[in-house]
Amino acid sequence: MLALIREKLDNLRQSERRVASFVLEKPEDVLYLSVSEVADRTGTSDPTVIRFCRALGLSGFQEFKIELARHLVPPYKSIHEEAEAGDEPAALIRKVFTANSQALAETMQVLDPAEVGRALAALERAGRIEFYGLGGSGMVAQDAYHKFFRLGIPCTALIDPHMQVMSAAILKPGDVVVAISHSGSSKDIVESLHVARGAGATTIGIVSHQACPVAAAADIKLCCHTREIAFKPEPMSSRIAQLSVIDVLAVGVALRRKEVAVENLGKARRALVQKRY
Amino acid sequence: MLALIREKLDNLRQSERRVASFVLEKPEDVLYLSVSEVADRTGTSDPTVIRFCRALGLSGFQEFKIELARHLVPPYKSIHEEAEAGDEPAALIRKVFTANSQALAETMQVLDPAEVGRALAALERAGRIEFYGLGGSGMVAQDAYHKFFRLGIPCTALIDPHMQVMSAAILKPGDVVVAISHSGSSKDIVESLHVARGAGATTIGIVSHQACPVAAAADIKLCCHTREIAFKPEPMSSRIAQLSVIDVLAVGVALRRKEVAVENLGKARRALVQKRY
DNA sequence: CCGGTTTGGTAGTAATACTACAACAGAGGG
DNA sequence: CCCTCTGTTGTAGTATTACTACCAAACCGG
Repeated sequence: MLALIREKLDNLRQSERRVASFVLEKPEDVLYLSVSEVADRTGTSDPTVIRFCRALGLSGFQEFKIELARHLVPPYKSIHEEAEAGDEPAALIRKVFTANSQALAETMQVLDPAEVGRALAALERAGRIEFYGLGGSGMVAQDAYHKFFRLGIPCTALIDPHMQVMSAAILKPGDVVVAISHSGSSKDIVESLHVARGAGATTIGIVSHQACPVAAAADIKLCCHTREIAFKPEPMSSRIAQLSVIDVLAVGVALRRKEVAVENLGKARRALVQKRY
Repeated sequence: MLALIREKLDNLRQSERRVASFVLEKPEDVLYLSVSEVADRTGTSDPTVIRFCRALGLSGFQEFKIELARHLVPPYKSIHEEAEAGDEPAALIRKVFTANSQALAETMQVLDPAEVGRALAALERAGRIEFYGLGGSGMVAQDAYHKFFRLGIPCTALIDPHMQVMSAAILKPGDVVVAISHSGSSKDIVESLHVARGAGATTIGIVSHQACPVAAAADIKLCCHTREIAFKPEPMSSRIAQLSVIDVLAVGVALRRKEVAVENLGKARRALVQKRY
């Protein structure tokens, strides 16, 4: 939609173009404004706004607002609802799921494709991959291990800080460490990353804030963004976001090593058959 | 959005409910209809439609249309996009995240609030909770353990089928087992559930298909729905969905045991302080 | 300098969303 | 059984809002 406006920008008259750039600047605002309000803010008049909508091939302002709303990413406006003590199960489900869904949407926005590209390049060529995490992030590390070992790359997950630092010490250049930390300020993880770098390994940090010690200690930083809802015992949405980042990496590497991946996935699946009905 | 309507359905007056069901049936149509047209089609009147919008917490019909439009998935976006070999990192991110996001949306639709209610009731009163999972689902079980032990209920995660079946045998009435299985047909899990039931424990199954041996063996069935994208080494989206289901349960129980939960969460956080910068 | 064309705004109209209020139905008490 | 009271629903009216007809500049070639 916004792309469509940008595309037609050249064919518009001067005043319409002012409307267009306003829409491109604050698309969210436009949804809750009336024709005349938009006209005011752009220093134009009502009919100009209408003509702008027509120029896009729509019937009028109403239709324009609807179309715009449809193509804008939903999560922005949707208010951050807190789960409360007397919530019905249905309300609870909705609130938790939308919070998690929003975390995904926001992370998708924040995640830097260039950094992901660098991470994929390092992982693809890695001689060995180690995943480090503590506490809740330990689960994510193990999940990553589960996903990567099928791709034919020697790897492991370490969830004990002593093991992490010892293992980091014996890594070689070309090896990769992926450290997961929600808080981004775990002393143990930072220490292990320093040791790993000292050994010549490439370090990747999956964190929730751009500026944090773990990110600073990593060569490649993958950042998730989340706002947690109250009464979640601990970071939940961020875990979902981190897992999705791992998913991206796993799928990315799988695609770049397609033959090996397909073969190993098949082997793993066949091995499981006898465990099922 | 539609979930919100469904949730509030019971609190609505009869005529408003007619409007609600029309919206649920043809949400796309509503976007291009006026108040009176909606009133006509539902056999009600203008103010009723407005009142319906107000009941949802919105200011009026206009805002309702905008919100609805925002939350309705744009037609082209809902297509299930496969990640392909030559995808740029940006495309990869978008595809994996939207697939996961869709899994959440679909699970939110499918998940039965009544069953969740029953699960919460059982968990809240549980003398002891055990989480069982194997392979990838083992991560989910451990994650659940991480979230529940802070709530002041004795619990553990078991990811070894021998430990599971032995532990299940010594459970007591009032204890709860939560079994996570993506395939839903793991022999080991089904066996453990039978043993747990035999011991008098309440069994909850978190699965991806309604009709599967694990669901059949559980007292309470929580169902996630997912369509996996190709080249994901293994069920990824379903893991996200299962984790979210666990989140719902954890938040639900935390809210019902607010005092204990708040106290323990505080203790746990303070204990972590010295591990951070 | 002047018609014709393009562009932008004013004022008016039709529609739409919204509101005040009255009619009605059903529950509960005399 | 009637009567009141509460809550629900529709009617009629009002105020916005979107949209249109029309007119006034600005622009441009002849």
